[in-house]
Amino acid sequence: MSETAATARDTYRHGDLRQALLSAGIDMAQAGGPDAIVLREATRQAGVSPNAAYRHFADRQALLVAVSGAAQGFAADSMVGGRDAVAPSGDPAADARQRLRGVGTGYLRFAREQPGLFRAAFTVPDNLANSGSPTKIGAYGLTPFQVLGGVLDELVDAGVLPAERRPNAELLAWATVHGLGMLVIDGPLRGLTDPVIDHMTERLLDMVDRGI
Amino acid sequence: MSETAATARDTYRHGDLRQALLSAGIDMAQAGGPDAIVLREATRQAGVSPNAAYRHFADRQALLVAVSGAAQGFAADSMVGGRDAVAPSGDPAADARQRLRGVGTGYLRFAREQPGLFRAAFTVPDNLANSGSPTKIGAYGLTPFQVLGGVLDELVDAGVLPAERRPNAELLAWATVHGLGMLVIDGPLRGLTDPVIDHMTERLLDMVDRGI
DNA sequence: TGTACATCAGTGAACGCGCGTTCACTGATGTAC
DNA sequence: TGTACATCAGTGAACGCGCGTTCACTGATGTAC
Repeated sequence: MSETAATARDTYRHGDLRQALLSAGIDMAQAGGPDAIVLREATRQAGVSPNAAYRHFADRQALLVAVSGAAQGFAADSMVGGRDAVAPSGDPAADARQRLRGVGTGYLRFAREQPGLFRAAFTVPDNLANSGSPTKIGAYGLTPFQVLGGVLDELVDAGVLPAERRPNAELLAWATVHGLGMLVIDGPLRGLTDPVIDHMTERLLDMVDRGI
Repeated sequence: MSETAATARDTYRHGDLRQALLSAGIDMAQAGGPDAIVLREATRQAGVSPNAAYRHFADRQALLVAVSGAAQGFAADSMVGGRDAVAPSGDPAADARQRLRGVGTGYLRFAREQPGLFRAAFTVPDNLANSGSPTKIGAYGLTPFQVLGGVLDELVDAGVLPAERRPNAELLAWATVHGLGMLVIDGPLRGLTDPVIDHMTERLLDMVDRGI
């Protein structure tokens, strides 16, 4: 996921230190969540003195925000992947419902496969980072919120979701899958086996399908 | 919520140091979540030398587990409070549905009013504390899981919830409210205003009511 | 095309901090006789 | 009822640790003339 050279440079200038620090931060978050992001360790991995980081990030928090944004991009990619995995059936209503399920499946797959990045993406440590998403955009150019919003629009277009229920419906679907993800990777449901989690995921998506 | 004397003792023995450390831990979690629990600070608040804590807790993690258990008890109390706030209508089915809503409302009230304790209760830091709940019992003698299970049983008894859907239905309802709570206190939904959160809470509970 | 120079990415050293935890100990308590 | 003694809750001092951040600096780069 990153390709930072931990070896010493031969040039005085690094070349792309900002990117190297970000990659190191992503690696650390991947391994241990946002709390595991350590500024000094990032500079170490980049083969640079500790204070060099301050040329590119105002402080540790700034690096954390950047990592969080990148992680949100990865989450969005996983959601798109889940969405696009459903084969079109020809029935627009059924397809829209399946695509919403796919988005939820992708979200939860990301949570379970990359718990560290998931936490870095969606539990921002302090009140910063509320801003309107500069870099939380994945390979498809969309934020997680936008991916989810897209399939909800499809549900309305297909006549499945009444238009008056559409506003802020993102939050309902999001909360549901987010809660299962958090309980399973970080909370009291951590001990559940994979098959059980798979099964509960399906039931959870059933509930959203019926209730949204 | 605690009544630890920060003043110096006049006796050699403390009297109830374990309880004092626990209270201090709860205070710290209340103020800053589980990461804010600092063993040395707990001993300071209890007016005791730093290593005295090790007479009562094996290490910092052990204190954290104890605080988490207490916090789960508070959560259970809030859920019971929400459940019992609904006035009986005489219609068992309607009452059961309202009582499930009440439990969800109480859960989310706790999350919003005591975010630090909420996080201490439900995001246990490491794989410990999976054990079968020694002290996560509130004033009513129930765990959060038991409170939720109780109202779900009522739904089955009242004929609202089909019996075949009852097993593990706790997880569906729990995930839903837990997700909103986390997104709102710790995540990207932190900026939402109280009225908006109130409104989304109602819609979320509508969704569960329809879909569970 | 060649040189002077401003820019600014990186260096080296140091700071203050507070934590969790371990060691060998002391002294109040309560129980056995 | 009075005394000897084991128990164990607390003390005092110290450890190693690694962090984020600041300071005054150096030296490669690229641009203006």
